[in-house]
Amino acid sequence: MRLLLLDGNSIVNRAFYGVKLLSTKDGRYTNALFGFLNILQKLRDDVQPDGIAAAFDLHAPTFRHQKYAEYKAGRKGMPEELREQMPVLKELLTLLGIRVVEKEGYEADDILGTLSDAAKEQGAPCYIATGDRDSLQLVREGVTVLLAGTKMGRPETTVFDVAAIREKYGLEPDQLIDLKALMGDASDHIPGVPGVGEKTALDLMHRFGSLDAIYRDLDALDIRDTLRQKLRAGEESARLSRWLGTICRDVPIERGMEQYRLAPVQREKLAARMADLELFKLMEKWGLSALNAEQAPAAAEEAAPPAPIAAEGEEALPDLFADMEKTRALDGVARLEEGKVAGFAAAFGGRAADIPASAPGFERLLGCWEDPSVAKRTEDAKPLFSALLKMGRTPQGTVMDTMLAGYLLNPLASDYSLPRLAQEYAVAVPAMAGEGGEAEGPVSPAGRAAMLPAVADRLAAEVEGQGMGRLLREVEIPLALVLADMENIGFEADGAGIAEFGAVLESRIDDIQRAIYESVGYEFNLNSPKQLAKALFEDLGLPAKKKTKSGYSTNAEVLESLRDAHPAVSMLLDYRTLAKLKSTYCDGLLKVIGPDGRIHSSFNQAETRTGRISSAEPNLQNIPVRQELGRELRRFFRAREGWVLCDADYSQIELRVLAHMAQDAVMIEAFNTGADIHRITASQVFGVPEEMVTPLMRSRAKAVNFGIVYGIGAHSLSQDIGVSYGEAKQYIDSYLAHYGGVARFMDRMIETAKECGYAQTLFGRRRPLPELKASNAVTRSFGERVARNMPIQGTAADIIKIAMVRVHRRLREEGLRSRLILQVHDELIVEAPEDESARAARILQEEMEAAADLSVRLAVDVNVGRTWYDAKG
DNA sequence: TAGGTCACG
DNA sequence: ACGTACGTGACCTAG
Repeated sequence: MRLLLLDGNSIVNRAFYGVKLLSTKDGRYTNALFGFLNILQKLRDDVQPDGIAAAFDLHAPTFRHQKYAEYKAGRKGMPEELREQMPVLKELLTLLGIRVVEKEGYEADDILGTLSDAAKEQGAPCYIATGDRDSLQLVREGVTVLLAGTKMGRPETTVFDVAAIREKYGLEPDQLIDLKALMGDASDHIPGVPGVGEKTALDLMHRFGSLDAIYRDLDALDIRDTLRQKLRAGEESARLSRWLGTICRDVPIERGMEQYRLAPVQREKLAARMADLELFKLMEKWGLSALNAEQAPAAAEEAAPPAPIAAEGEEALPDLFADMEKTRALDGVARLEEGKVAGFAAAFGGRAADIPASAPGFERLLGCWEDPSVAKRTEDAKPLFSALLKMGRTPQGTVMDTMLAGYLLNPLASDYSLPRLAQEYAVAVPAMAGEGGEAEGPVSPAGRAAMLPAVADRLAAEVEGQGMGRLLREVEIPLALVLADMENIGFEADGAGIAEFGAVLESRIDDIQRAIYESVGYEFNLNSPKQLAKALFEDLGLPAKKKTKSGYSTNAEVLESLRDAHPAVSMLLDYRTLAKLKSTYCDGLLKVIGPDGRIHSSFNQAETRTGRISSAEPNLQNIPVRQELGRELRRFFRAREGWVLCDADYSQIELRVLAHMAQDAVMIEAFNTGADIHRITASQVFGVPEEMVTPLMRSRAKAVNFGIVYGIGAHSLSQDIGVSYGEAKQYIDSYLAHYGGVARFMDRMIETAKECGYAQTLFGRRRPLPELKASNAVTRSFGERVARNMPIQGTAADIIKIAMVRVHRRLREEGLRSRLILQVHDELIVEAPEDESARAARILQEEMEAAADLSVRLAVDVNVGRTWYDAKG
């Protein structure tokens, strides 16, 4: 009989932290259950056991605590989100026919030790699955440990038998007890020998073999005297550590193997319980039908998966076209190579065919994308749009994009590929014959096409059901075409100018670097925060202000506060500024100027949690502007010869959105009188007439305005503007007293987010907020700040997206050559032929202001210039 | 790969 | 006692 022993606590912890927090519709967490059962499935496949025992710790103190009170002291208990899953897990294991073993006064380890010992006696091969290295001491002939670990971010199991332990440690398994006794284990509060670490401990064990051998005649050992002293002083501690670290093998539990033989699975009860927990994917894997279940809430969705289908090739084209004539619809995914269409895998009538671009008839297939009478559905439209535009083809007709639908449904996910979406939404899809079909591993274009119809149907229904249909159809999908166009067009850059600017920076950097070395007294790597911290806080003795995870912080805030403490500090601040400009902007941008002299950034439409787009390779949304020197870089971003840039930006869009969403009469009035919002706020908060507002008052009010949008806390505000906590609190209180609508709005946002489980924008975009249910107070307050901020930031993002679609459409409709080339969250840039600039500027302003009808005007400023520098007011 | 830092809205 | 404003991406070092 083969026995599999599960270290329940260590596996459930891995499962909990390895699987993102899942919960049922009514808010019961299930991620640890899902993760545990998946791991269990894999172990059963690998080991093929006849019997399984799952060992768990009980909460009660163990025999170890009775002797050594500090044992595992201060260890955090499990978070509530995990704790609530434990009884359910044990229940499921029992329904699966697996014995759950717990014993008061002992840890799971001891149960594993005892059962592996019993298995050995009875000649049963035994496998111990754990995430904890301590169990390695249990390895022997016939007892194997399967250690779950992580390598390069991927879960990986390492098999440890006696030979593997000899190879890795050069020791026998039972010597590992003494090894730990010497080196200790901080996380278990096992002290070991103070001053002896892993290297020394290993060396001692290799040379002398055991703790007893070391202490038998310590004076005679050939070791350094300092080490001898440490060992002598630590003897008692080492012996205690050995006792604590030795896994017990005689826990009073059943030792007969038959006791642990797998019992029959209680299929009906199990199916009912799993359906209740919404673990549909696993049920499908295990062939459990919800129909058998006592309650079957989602039985209809859980039909058996369709049979696998075989991928066809271009010979299927006639059938595909015949089908399209009937349906006026095309489902499929493009195969792109270096931005060019190399093929198209289409799904039709339950079949899937991958058509190479060389096929006769491919032209007609591409033509469908320009045909407004054909409805298209695909996995990710933007790259295909981009390729089509490069070929001079303009996509037309309705398009469904599963990636964008998936993003709207959950902007917190990181993968919106069809296989992942099929899994996430438990959509039964046909696998491609010969392919895995699961989310693991790449799925061929034909395989993905085969999944498309069912996934697209399901997501479309879900998006509509959640009230985001218009957002998807009228904003996100049309925007994909706009972004493809922007990426293709790019932004002209003056490479020679950037290089020259870089050379100037470089020589200044060299000078400063030399001066810093001189001032500090030696040379070191200025880019290394670690070396820099040593220089400043150890060698120069400056006072350290703030700590990071790994040492003392050297960030600009800290350096600024030390400016007068040493001449090197202000030079360092300059160095940092210049080095950033040189490496990120000069060198970085030069690397990405295309052969056409233009920079083609990529705009990611499914990245941010709030609905903003992001820009990468290069990021054109963070080109310097706040400081004059950095701002100079914008002179190298220019319109092509004979053209100009029209730069339009929303004035205070987030505060205007706030005024509208909160329906705050005072703030709405403030915007409608058209004056300076920060000045008005200052006058409100400080209780002085507007004319009496000083620059300091205005700047503090501005910080409060920002802070409110971010979900503010008095502490952070006080940090930001350098006033006491009490004073900051007073500002906020006063602010909320004057803007009562805002105060009520903020409370309402948190309340509704708690009720719904998500925050949402004016246009219905959602962000799930599992943080609001966290047991950890820090996590929970984060959730509350996000609940206040996301509706504002997200609504502003929705508005500018709408504006982009409108501007793009209108420029085309009016037959202009002007084109959108960049978006920076509240700013749009159009490149226009000189003679079109006035019209383009006007279109920008009109369409941006008309993008949403709020209780306050959406004010837009437009400037025109040859370069980005000149066009930025 | 993770952490620190810093550029933007 | 802890950690402290929301959202991004790039570069550098260190293990």
